Amino acid sequence: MSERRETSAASRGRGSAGRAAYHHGSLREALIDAGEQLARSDGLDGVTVRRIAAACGVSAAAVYRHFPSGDHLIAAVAQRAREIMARDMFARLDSAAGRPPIDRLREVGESYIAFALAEPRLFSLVSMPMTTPPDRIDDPNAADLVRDIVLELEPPGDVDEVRVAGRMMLAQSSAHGLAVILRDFVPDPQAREMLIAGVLDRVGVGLEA
Amino acid sequence: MSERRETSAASRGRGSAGRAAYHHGSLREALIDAGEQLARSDGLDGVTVRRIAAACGVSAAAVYRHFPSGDHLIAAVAQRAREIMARDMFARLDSAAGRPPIDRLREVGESYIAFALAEPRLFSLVSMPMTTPPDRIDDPNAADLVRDIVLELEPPGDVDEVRVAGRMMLAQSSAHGLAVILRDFVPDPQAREMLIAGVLDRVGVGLEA
DNA sequence: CCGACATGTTGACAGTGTACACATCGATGC
DNA sequence: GCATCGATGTGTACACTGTCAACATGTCGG
Repeated sequence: MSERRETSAASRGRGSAGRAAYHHGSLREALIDAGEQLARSDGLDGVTVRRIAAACGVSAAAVYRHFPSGDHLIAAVAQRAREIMARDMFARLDSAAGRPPIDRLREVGESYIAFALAEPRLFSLVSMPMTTPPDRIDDPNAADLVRDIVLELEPPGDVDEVRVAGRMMLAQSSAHGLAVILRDFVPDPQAREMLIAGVLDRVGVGLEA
Repeated sequence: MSERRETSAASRGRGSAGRAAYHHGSLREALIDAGEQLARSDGLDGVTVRRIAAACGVSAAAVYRHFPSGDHLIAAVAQRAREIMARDMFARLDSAAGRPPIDRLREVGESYIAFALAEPRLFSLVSMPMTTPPDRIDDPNAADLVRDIVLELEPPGDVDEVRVAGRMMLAQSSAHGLAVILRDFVPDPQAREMLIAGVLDRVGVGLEA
């Protein structure tokens, strides 16, 4: 019990802004923060309503004041993970501005795979089947990003939606599949490098066809 | 309770061989059967140790006489699902015997996607991260099947393992990604058809490059 | 026949999500 | 300034989950 208080105090001390009273401030955000941290350290199994609540020094039932169900909380954490990934993508794209679309798509793919291999536990949330739709669609989104670049591959004034969708799926699913297989079955970094290059080369060819 | 017995009796009546006393026969297989059925009807959430045991009219603890953990049981059910999928693949390949490797790879991809869309709940087991390795590797396996065909694409006497792995990943991950996206986001059968054709065309180009 | 061994049962424990009744605290109307 | 009310957090309970240890049963080999 005293240890419960301890945890609470520790969480309280964590805030970035010096002012925010934390508990009666924004629990919702704090829950997502805790969930992200828990996902980083313990993986998907660690991301549970009771654990997240405890990490915030709060009872499990308190969660339901901010999320209709535990799945929604987990979905929010997953959304957070996707945003983190998207940030790296945008950073890379800034450095690749002006290069041809294919090169930029490759940059996005490399970012996706790099994230999956660097933060495998967080990544397991990213690739989770989204059981509940995200509350806010307007956040930086990898799919939209890919779509924008793919659109540049279309002949001007003649956008074929099926062709666009096909290219998007080829790009996304190959990156995802490659990331998963590398994470699970290819430990050697050098082998990973070669496989990434090989597959992305091939995807590039398929995309331009 | 009486209903428990009822369930047990129902399961008992299910046996194919007229002789087998069932309970003191092969519970292990019966558990996997029940798991498959449960997966078909209730999806991943329905596949649980206690439910499977109950469906066999048996206590939950009995499971642990045949599997070291519940995850192993679920893994066995997943393996069963993969075998079912592989059967369709082999059937299709028989019909496509003699055609060029690319065509046969496409046949495999179409089988994978068709299965995912026809039995989405069972498919959710197939694509599950395998937490425990399968007991028997010698069963008909989609990965090996793909590998065999991909090998035919290699120039004779010059098999480049990296190239082979790259082609395999491109084939597998694009099929998987496409299946998942179609299942979750594209309800219209006609749109599905078009997207499948479009993506597989593109993958074919990438594979031959 | 009888003991040993494989198999199944019972009951328990810890942990999970979730709902309901209650407490508390802050803002807001009078 | 005080009371009231709504938002937020607590405590407790229920139905579920996987898993284990102790016990029962039934089948087969010596």
